[in-house]
Amino acid sequence: LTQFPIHRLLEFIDLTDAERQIMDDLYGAPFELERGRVLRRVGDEVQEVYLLLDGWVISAVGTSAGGRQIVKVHLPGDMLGSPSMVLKKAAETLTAITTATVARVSLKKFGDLFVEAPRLAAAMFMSVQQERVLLMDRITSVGRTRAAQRVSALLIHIYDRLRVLQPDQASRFLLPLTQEQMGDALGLTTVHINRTFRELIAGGLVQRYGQDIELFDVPRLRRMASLPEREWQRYPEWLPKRA
Amino acid sequence: LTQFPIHRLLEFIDLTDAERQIMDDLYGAPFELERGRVLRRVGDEVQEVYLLLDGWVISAVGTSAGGRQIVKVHLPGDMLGSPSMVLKKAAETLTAITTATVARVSLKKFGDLFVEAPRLAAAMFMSVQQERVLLMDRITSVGRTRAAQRVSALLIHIYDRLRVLQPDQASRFLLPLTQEQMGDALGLTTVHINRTFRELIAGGLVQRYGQDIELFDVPRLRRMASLPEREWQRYPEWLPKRA
DNA sequence: CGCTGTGTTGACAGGTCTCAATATAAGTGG
DNA sequence: CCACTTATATTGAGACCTGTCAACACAGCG
Repeated sequence: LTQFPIHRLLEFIDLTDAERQIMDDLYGAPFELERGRVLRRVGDEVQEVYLLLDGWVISAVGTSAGGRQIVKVHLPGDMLGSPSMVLKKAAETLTAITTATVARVSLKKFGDLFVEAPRLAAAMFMSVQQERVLLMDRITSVGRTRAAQRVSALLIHIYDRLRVLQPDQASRFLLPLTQEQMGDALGLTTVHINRTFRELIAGGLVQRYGQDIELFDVPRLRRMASLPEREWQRYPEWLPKRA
Repeated sequence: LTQFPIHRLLEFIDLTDAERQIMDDLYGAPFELERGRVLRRVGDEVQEVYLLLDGWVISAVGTSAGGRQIVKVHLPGDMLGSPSMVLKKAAETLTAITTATVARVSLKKFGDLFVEAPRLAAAMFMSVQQERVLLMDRITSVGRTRAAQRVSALLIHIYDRLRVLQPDQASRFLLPLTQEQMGDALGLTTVHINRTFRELIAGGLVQRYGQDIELFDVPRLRRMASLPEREWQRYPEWLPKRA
């Protein structure tokens, strides 16, 4: 890959040629992970972060009771593992849930961005704030809504993100999350996820075909999810000007 | 104030004199907010962010059902409202819950940091990642633990943060949150917060005196909260070097 | 063909919410 | 300073949501 791949930074800035070059140099050679493989485990030393080029990766923190909370379902273009940059030991276990392609980013190179490419650094900052807003919305969903709404919220959230990656995204798509994983993301048990899903199916809102899912009534699902609509601020004025 | 005040950036870097000067210039003249006053409301245009110099401020997102989720309890030294920097309309309502002193930061000046003070920008980046980790831990608490544990987690979290501000912090302190607000933070109703509190009191773990609270058995509370211990990475190697 | 992971279902227990009423504290205007 | 209003805390009873435990079905895979 000579051209650096999709990256969620692009939601916030457009790159100059020089910046594009810097991004290309940021990432190491892509490598592949099999489904189920762990990229980094809770407690590991933090030596690097990653860019997800292809596939799905989940990020989970362990609970002391032996359970786990999935804090993020990563799609291509996501930076992986960056919350742990501020910690001595990694907070999150990163697990591929499909075959995934990943590239490393050394922390050193990442730090250099702040000197060499201020606008890229600012975009990184924005990208983290964006994740923070998404977490705020998810706490609201988990803390304040019932199972059916939480499941809808997850489905709609993922559907919307897939549409960003692929504007002509069909309402039927691969959802490689097991019900156990959805439960771990939403704070529900497998059993209850299952019942909730059948309820949604019975209500004609969705259907499943193996790992595929189809959303029959996106507007109604969206209403049920009651997620706030977030309009991201692209190219804000306060960003440093292009060199 | 010629000297800029405490700031959580200092958890991650030490400032050069020049950087300290830049920080001093970053903030406008401090002003006071009465208890209950709103600094910014959901949906407002985002023109600035704020530094909390004194007092307590809560940050809440509204739910479509008319409820609200408190996403952060801010203490002195916190930056307020920065998640909304990436949005066209503010995501959060900022409300003073004690008399509070606040200073404005214009977005323009904030953006200039990325060019003029890369290390400060990097520290801001880290500070946001830190908030993200805290939100990850809170989702885990809300999604995966019972009421008693959630309340313990809130108390321990606040206690720990007060101790950072004041290392000799006593185990008795002012907690200016109503039970309704705690409920909104933890995803519980007022009624249940109340019952849970009486349970903790009956168990000899805490006691309340008006708005004061006393933690009798911090280690046991901490165990009950089952929060992960986060060791923050101070002065990481990958930070840009001091000029 | 047997394993193992995943999905499904039922019965029951337990946690939390809802509704409603009351008590107490805090704030306000006279 | 008192009377009144409002905010906050407290308590009980019952309904509802979700968890727990356990069994079974089904699929993919070696």
